[in-house]
Amino acid sequence: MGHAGSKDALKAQDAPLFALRHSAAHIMAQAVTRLYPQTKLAIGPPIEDGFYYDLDPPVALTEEQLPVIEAEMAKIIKENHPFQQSSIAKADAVRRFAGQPYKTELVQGIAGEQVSLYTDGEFTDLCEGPHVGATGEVKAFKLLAVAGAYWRGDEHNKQLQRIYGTAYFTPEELQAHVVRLEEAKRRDHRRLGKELGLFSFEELAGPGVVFYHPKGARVRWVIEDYVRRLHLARGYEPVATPHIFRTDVWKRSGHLDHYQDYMFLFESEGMPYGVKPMNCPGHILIFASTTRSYRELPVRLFELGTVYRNEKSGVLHGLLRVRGFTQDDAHIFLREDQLVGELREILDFAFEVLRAFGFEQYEVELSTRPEQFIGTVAGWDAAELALRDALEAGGVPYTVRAGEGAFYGPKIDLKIRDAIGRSWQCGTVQCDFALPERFDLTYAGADGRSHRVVMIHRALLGSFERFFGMLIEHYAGAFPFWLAPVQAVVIPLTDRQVPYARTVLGRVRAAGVRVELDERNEKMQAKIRDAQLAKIPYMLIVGGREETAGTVAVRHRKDGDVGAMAMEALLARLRDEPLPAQHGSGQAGAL
RNA sequence: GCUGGAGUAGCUCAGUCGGUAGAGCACGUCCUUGGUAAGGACGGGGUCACGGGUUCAAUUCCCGUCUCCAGCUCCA
Repeated sequence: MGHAGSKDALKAQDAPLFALRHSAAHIMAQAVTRLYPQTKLAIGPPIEDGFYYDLDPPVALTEEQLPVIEAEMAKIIKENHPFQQSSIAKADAVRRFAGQPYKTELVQGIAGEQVSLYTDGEFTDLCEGPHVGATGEVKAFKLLAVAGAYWRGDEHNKQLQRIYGTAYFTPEELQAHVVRLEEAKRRDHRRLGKELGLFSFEELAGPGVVFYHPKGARVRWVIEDYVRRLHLARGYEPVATPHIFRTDVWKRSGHLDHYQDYMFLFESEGMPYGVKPMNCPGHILIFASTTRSYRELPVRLFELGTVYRNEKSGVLHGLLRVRGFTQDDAHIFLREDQLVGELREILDFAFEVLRAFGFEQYEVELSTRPEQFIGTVAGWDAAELALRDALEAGGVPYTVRAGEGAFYGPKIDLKIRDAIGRSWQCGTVQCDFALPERFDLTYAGADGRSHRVVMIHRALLGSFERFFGMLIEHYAGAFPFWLAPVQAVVIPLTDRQVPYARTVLGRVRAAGVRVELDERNEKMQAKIRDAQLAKIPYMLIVGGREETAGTVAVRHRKDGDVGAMAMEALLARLRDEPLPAQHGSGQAGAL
């Protein structure tokens, strides 16, 4: 995970705000230094939503001290020290920062003879700038959190304390930012998952494994149903493979060498096993189980494959990073000359799926050949070109991450942002020249000889868990009609209308709609409120008038009261609700 | 895994400077039979995350563990 916006982009984009936040970072470091003179300073840049400073104070800082630091910052701001740049020789800088090991290290890493310093009042920092004119210009700031961060981002180095804060030109903008953070909190899938009864984690069962409750499982079924249908329509063959394999498989695949830390391993009757962290070996064993002809390629094996990865405890995050998850995973075995066409189809497929779920904005990254690679340069070039072609054919903007491909092949990742702007990898399309070698995957060519296949690994949603989490945040829990766990609720006005309400329920249900009856002894208003909070698209209210007329008073969660309708008109309206499927039967909303 | 913070009813939280706890919502029963976002009364429900230690006594203090939160590292 990580923020896509680079510092340079930010600089160019919003230089004045950059300078303001950078100055705020200096003032914060200055304040901490006043409070704890032995503090050693590292770095303090502006970032997308604010700034931070990494420092190594003589005592551990806690959030309770943030107001104290803020108060000291306010003093420095009031003193209105001008920021003044100066330039000194590196040797002088090293002397100047004696007792500041991180600064010394930074100075020594700078090219050239001179280094740039910025001074405000008694405080001088190694810095290229730019800054605002004087500390008094920082009028709206707030410290947000204290966290740990490794020196130079390396976990083998000492962990420093990082204080996050933010700064804006006006208090109004700062306030707006705080409001945005609160809104994002309301969209948090972990909170909504609980409120809407979608899923839970159970402490007793262990971390990172998801329990889908009935409403969450309904949504999952709808998604599965949709995804399965599309795969069938696009020539994928469904397969199902085991969850545990003897470790011989994992030795052969290389997972035991490269992935062991992430694997759940166990033993039975003296035989070592591993729970699958990936589905590829299972699909490979199916492909390899018989002689393959060039005529049948590409072979596309698809599975909703559940995998388990022993992720480090600290990285787990709601549904977005879990230990057990199910991928919409396929492996395609083909000839190298088929690669281009197949990749184009896969990308087209991936974008279709993202659009169906309302994700119009995503980031696409192409990772190319790394230093260490296997296979032929020609093969890599063909694969990279194929990936580029496919992207450009779709008019998709993408960024290239040069040399970031896997050792076995280049790949495309599709990333979506969550409610607070963190981006998460969902779909991935990877070319693979390695596993076909390791498992000796071949086909009989037209020449009667045996040839090596190429493999594509791809998942479009990525995993149901992560995708579901993103979907919840994307819609803030208000799923579109076709995905809503409960699409309509029948609300009888009094218990005299319950029999009629059951008739309505039966007819709507028979039309394939996920509908429930709320026959609690509550006032209609209370039932409406609960239905609104549950974000149910349709409320079908039946009182004496409707029963007499044989109609239903329809309320929509967004449009409110839309008036009484005859059953036929109601069913027609529900039928007209937009569905995502462009392929196949078009009845993806049905469950 | 690391740094910091937190775990009290199904949920959101209050509280106890050591004497085994409370609110709102939810849930149950009864009353109420209503017209587009909360009708009323009564009631049930907690090994205060778990395990040790100190103490006459631990939800409260100490140690350990687990889980969660923010960030770092990682994400094949």
